[in-house]
Amino acid sequence: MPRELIDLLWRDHPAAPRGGTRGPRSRVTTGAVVDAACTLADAEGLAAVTVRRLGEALRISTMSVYTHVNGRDDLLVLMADAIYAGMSLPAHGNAGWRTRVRRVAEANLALHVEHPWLLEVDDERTAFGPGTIAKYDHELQALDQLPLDDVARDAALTFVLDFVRAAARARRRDPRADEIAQSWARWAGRLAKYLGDGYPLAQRVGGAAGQAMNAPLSPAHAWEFGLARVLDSLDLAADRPTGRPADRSADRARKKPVSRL
Amino acid sequence: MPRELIDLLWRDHPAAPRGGTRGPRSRVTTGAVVDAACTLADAEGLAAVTVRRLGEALRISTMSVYTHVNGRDDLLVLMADAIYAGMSLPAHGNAGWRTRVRRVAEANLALHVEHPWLLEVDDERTAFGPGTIAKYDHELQALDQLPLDDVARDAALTFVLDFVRAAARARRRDPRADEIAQSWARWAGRLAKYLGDGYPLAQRVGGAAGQAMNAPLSPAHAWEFGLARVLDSLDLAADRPTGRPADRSADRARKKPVSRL
DNA sequence: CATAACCTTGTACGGCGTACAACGTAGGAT
DNA sequence: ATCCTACGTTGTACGCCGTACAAGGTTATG
Repeated sequence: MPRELIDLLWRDHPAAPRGGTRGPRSRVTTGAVVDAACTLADAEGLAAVTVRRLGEALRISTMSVYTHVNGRDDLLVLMADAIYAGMSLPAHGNAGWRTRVRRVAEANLALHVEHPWLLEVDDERTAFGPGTIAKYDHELQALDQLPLDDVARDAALTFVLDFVRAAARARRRDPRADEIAQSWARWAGRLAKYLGDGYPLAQRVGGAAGQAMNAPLSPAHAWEFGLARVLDSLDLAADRPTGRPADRSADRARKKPVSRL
Repeated sequence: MPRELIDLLWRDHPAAPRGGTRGPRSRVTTGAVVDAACTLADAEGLAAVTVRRLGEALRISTMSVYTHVNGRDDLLVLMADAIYAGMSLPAHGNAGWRTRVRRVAEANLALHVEHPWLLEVDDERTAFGPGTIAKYDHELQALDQLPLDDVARDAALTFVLDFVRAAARARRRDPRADEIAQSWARWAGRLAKYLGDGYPLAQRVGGAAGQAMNAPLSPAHAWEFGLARVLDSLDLAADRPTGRPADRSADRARKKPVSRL
């Protein structure tokens, strides 16, 4: 399989190199391989996406998978781009930027809830895929009305999407949750002994029983809190066209975000 | 090795169960195992931390590692907590909250730059470790002066630290960078063909040659932009003492009953 | 019809985490 | 002083993983 990742990503584009017509047709398309991998990942997590299991799901020998994909790393990139390509990118219409950004954030959260394994795919080359680029273009448009230069606009979008990723990570249900809960039942007493009177602030603010401390007490609340912070802060950034922090404290009360939603 | 993770995490605490005195002393301490693992991870990445290589580094048989650690999963938790425990947590003194939060953010960024593998350790049980709890307590204090209730304070800290994690992830140098650069040299022309006149916004704002598109054009700029946004937005949150967005009251009543530690 | 290009497949290699059992070693009980 | 028992150490082995490689089958092209 000599086709390069860039060509695999753009395999549906008219200019993409079609394979020669010689030899038998492959019994499965590259797209089908990627789709099957995504289905597998949705159902059982990314760890279940092994070349062997993928071949099994496709009724194909293990090594035949390599006819369509150069290796597992490339497969993950194709999977991620396929998911992005599948997003609906509704026109922003005449909605204000606040609404636009909120919708972008909510769409991305939904995406990560539906495909939690996306959080584990961390390959820069995903950025070259058609789905990823279309998504990027669409989401940049959400910031059209903000007076940000290109670099700041990119930074702003990164800021929003990184927040969403973190929120999605906090929200996702750990498949080992039951097991951890059992451990916690055994550990609670001992941890209390260890802590004693120390770290009172952490103990007061920190975890409810059975819940990890650094997991937000309520993911839903953390989402609302964080999203409100993100939107408010972009409001302020709009006051400073370069996107750079101004000397604050002076003009703090001067301006507050007014355009709610 | 029947000692549970919670006891391993707190192994230096006076109340921690000491192993019986029978039998030969182990030739290596648990702390040494964890330290060696961290050194290995710093030098060659988390993937290099295998039980076999760890034993080799400690001049111990592979299986002897399991004398000190129940498995690789537990080891990662111990590693992360050890790094957190090693952070210096300087008193906040009489610095304002903005300075405090900035220092917290910078300290965490430095931590992730020094130990990039921390980003790959994602185990809720880390939260039960002494280093993690001490860090949590210290960082909560940075928000002392802000009029946030406990839940909002936790959300605010999560908000800050999640931003830092994302920035650190963007900043870290991909070990395959050279390889990707080579690919890019081969791909640039083809990608231009595929893109054509499409996605003009993405093409203008997006990547400079050889750079992944969703990587911030300048990590340094993204850091300053984001940190300024975070600080500004906390300023606004302080104006609304509950830390809750003013206008969306719908689904907020659902707050979990918490039994504090 | 021969050839070259292509797909498919089985085998095999070197890695991984770790279960298990055999063995050695030292303190506590007698 | 001796036995017992708890514990540390170790080698082997199992079932996974990704994938290199080569042999064989299948098809359009010369």
